[in-house]
Amino acid sequence: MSTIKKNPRLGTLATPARQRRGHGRATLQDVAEQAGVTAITVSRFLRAPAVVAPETAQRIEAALMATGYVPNKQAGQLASGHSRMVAAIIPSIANSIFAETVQGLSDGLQEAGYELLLASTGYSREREQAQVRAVLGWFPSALVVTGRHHSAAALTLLRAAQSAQTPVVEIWDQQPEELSNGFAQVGFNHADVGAAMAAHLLARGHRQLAYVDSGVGEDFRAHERGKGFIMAAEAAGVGVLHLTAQPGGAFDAGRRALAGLLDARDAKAVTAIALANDNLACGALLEARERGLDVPRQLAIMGFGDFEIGRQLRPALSTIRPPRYDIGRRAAALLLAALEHGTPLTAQPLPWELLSRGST
Amino acid sequence: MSTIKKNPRLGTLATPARQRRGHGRATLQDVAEQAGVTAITVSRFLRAPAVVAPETAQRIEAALMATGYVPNKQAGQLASGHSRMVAAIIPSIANSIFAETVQGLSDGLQEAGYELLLASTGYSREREQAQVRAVLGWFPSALVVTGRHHSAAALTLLRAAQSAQTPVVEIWDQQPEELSNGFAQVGFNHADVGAAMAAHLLARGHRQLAYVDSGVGEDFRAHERGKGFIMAAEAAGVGVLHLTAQPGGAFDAGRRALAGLLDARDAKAVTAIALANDNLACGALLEARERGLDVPRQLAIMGFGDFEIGRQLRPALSTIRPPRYDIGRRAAALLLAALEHGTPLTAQPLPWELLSRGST
DNA sequence: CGCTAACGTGTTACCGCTAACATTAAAGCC
DNA sequence: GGCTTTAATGTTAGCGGTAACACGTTAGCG
Repeated sequence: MSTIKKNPRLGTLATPARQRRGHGRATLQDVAEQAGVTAITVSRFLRAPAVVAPETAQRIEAALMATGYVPNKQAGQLASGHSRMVAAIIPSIANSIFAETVQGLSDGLQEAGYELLLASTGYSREREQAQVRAVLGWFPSALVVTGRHHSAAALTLLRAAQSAQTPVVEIWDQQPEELSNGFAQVGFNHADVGAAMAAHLLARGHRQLAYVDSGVGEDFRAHERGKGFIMAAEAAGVGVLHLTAQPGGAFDAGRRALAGLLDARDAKAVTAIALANDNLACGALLEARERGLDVPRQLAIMGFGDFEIGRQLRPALSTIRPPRYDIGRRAAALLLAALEHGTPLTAQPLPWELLSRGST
Repeated sequence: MSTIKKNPRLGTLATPARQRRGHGRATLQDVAEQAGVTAITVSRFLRAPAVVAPETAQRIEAALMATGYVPNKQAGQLASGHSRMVAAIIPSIANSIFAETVQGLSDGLQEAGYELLLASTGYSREREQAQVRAVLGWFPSALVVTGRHHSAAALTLLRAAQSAQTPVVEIWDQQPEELSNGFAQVGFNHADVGAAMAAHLLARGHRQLAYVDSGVGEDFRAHERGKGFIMAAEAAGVGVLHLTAQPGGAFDAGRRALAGLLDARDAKAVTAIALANDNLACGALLEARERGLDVPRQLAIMGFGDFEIGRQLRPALSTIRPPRYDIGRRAAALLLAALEHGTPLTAQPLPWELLSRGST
């Protein structure tokens, strides 16, 4: 009557009562057996090759090649508590303005061996909330969200994450301390940008302005630029016609917005128009040219974003160049400093630039 | 002398010798205690609410709210072997052509409760290999890669994944069985597209053609379109000047390519030019117009991709409309069918369309 | 009324990996 | 030579879930 000692791994004779098999992929255990060591030694070798003896290292290396081992990150994170993964939530992957930010993030993180988990919200607060939940389930090392407007539930989740040592940064915005959510912000103030756009047009002598928002969901930042624009203009005693573009392709929307403006009788006097982004503005610019308008003499047009197409049209589009790539890069740097060295998160105001080209 | 039974969870009196704490976030255990049940019941409730008693369900629900529980997906996957996550590897996130494909994938997967892990390669085979390794570490339910050209090592990894029940599909390409890697392909044949572009220009009477590749990394698909273009033209006894655009912004590259073409003495006779994508083509179109060329009479221009900007310029750009969104959507559907119902993976040839507009 | 089936919940044993502590052997030291 | 360091590796106990099986109730049945 030999008592079978609890030894699951070596239970070669008795078929185990419970069945549960892996995916057929090599585990640390397999590699270790082949190298004649235990799992922990292989684990150490993978994380810090220098700590194992050179001879052992060689055997392990051979075993790794032979088995085609790929570490299971779920297991690693679960055991260590570190995911080395950063989640970013942006309004739209397709929007080129964020694409570069994502690239910056990705570049910065990759250099430090972190990975990027990306989620998009389609400019919807509800979807943002769902995405925050979803990515938190992966226990990211840090979280990047766009802007400072979140649903109450999302905010609660984000604050909880921050309390649980998961740094959170908001990108593409910058507000004074008292207006922020308490997360570090990497970006710039959109009302300031709007004001600068208005100032630019006013300085060129325009006294009848229009501002066109994109019709896309809840783009709070475009909205704030509009508010800044309107306030600055009104402070100078100048009225602003505020329009919202129809949804659809951005170029078409810009075209239609301008068409609507020109056809409306109360808009006859408008001599300068600012649009929420360069795609809209290019649409307006193309429409204006096709209607035979002299840009900028009869109508000045200005965009936001500095998309390449605006540079290519004639006249070239005046616009704002936001630090698209830098926002991502700086956010990455900030988070990495916090994660690796415990540096406290601080606000990172980033500069933008007003590019005055042919269209104004 | 009460022997302390091995009961780590209830070790309230004796401080455990080993220290190891969670992240401060609520676990299933916490929720269960609060609801007066065990962890497995909460787990069941989360996955299939109907199996627990209504009364218990209520208590669990309350406990979930109170604790702000967010399930740990690493742990869940580790235990169950299912990640409900699909990894996609594409050349570039910023490239609008893939952005829509990603959107399609994302939409399709989201509906079925799957998440998307995205990685980009910058059109580099080496980076693709690294990314394949990296994402395999997350044990995705399925893998989506772009095109059929992979490094040998990447191919080995992909085949191993496929053998280990992780479906792999290649998107944006379509080849006969014998030329494929044995993965299901969702896309279309690029040589065919190139041939169709040539046929279109030949039908319009052009007898001196040029094809401009983008200078971006290893864009095999653009290259294959070029080959198809050239072969079709040569089959009709027509020569093709093959150029490679300088790297840089795509519009500028298109401009410079056209400028170079016009300035070269052996190109004087070229009457039609096809470019690897619409951005290049728009650059060329803008340059042609600025130089006072009559498009399409003096020079016909054609692109690929059907980007919105091409539709907006005058003359509007003739182009190929690839099933950008559908590729993602179909890939998602294919994978989901395989994952959920075991449907075998099959090739999904998708149609494209030649849009003849003003520029040809 | 005893037996079985269905239902709801609990127990146990892992998934694959790593932190913390333990152990062993060789090296260094006075 | 006995003792402490140091280097290299091993042992144990989890991380937070879920699969498989077990079990106690209640319901259904002839």
